[in-house]
Amino acid sequence: MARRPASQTVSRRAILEAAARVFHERGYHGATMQDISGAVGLTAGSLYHHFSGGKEAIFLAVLEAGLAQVTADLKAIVALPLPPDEKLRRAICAHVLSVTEHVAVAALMVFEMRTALSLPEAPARYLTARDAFEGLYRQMIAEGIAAGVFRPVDVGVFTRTLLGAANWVSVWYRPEGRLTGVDIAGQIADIFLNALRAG
Amino acid sequence: MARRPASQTVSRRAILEAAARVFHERGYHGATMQDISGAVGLTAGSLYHHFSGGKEAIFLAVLEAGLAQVTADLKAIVALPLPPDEKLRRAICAHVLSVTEHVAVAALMVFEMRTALSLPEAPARYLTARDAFEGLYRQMIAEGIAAGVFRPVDVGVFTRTLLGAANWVSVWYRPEGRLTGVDIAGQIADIFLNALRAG
DNA sequence: CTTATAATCAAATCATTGTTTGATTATCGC
DNA sequence: GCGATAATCAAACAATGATTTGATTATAAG
Repeated sequence: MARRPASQTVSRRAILEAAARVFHERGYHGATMQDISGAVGLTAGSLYHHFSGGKEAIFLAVLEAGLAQVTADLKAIVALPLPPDEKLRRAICAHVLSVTEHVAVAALMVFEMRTALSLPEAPARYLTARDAFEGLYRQMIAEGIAAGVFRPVDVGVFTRTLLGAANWVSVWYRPEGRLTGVDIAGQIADIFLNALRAG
Repeated sequence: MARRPASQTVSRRAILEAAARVFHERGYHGATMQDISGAVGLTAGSLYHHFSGGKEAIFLAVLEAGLAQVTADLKAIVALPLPPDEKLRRAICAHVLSVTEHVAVAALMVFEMRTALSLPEAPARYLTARDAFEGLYRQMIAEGIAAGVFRPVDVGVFTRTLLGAANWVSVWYRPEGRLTGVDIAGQIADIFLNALRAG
């Protein structure tokens, strides 16, 4: 057997999507190249045609894509000229929504962050990006406190509490469940804005 | 080489502690028997003397211990005759504190839950225990709402938001950091009680 | 059409790693 | 002290799984 008809060949893109699912289900070490290749109807060896760097390269490519996805929106929102509470609300909604819309990748960035960082090829880029992400939230919260719109809280603890809650959505969200991503995003935003109400 | 002097033999207990650390750092699949045995100064084969069930048995034993640790306190608190807000505050504090005091195990129960459940020997016990745990929180929150002490929120979303935040502490807490476990626990409790304030 | 290239496969390779085995020695109860 | 047992090791074993290789065929370009 050899090259398939054009209609049946698989794209780099398709491989990354399948890989995200597989890595999500089994974890990086738990996922085999066969799992991934099988998910797109290839043999393990064929993956090397698309990603000569092998398993590690595929994994990093998945994360790379996810990272871009998630940070893009947030940066735009932070730059907006809005009152702190409105800005934070939008940020949280966008963040949570993005998690519900890309559960597999979002979960990977949470659960396999450690793995990613311990990989030989792991670019410090990930750490930097994560810190930058957290920094954006810190900034919004600090601004709100300074403006007297938010009650004074420990910015570090609050930010991480918020991030933990948002990330955790990737664990329990079910597309077929009672609540839509928008519902969930709105409610989580409510919770944290309420938590910051002064007085 | 063979049996070491009594002072140098390792206990089952020590193995479990080392294993928790190693599993935490590398993940279940990423951790090798050598990693674990090395951490207590044994060879891989020697572990089978203490745990004939091998890697899987060690992993489950670690989780088992953790599960007991964490649930014990919470149950006691829920049974206490206290006003809903006070009860919830204590529960959150106890929970977060327990996370900071057993980071490795806490993180394992979070990050390797999926692995645990996919293991052949995985007792449904874990799912049950986790649901029971979540149930206790749900109950406290529902009671508070019914009593008019808490504003009405979606109990499901709120509970998971809270759990996510608390679990996440295992990711960022550093014993040598600026804040003690007690500090963090108190602040997180504040955040969520504030979020529930009526009016 | 012809030919170069892209996409694939089957099978071999090679390393890693969980597990087993048999030997060796300290310790403990008698 | 002596034998039984516990704790350990080194080395062998077996399985798994990532990666490589060489062959095979569809497609696209000329």
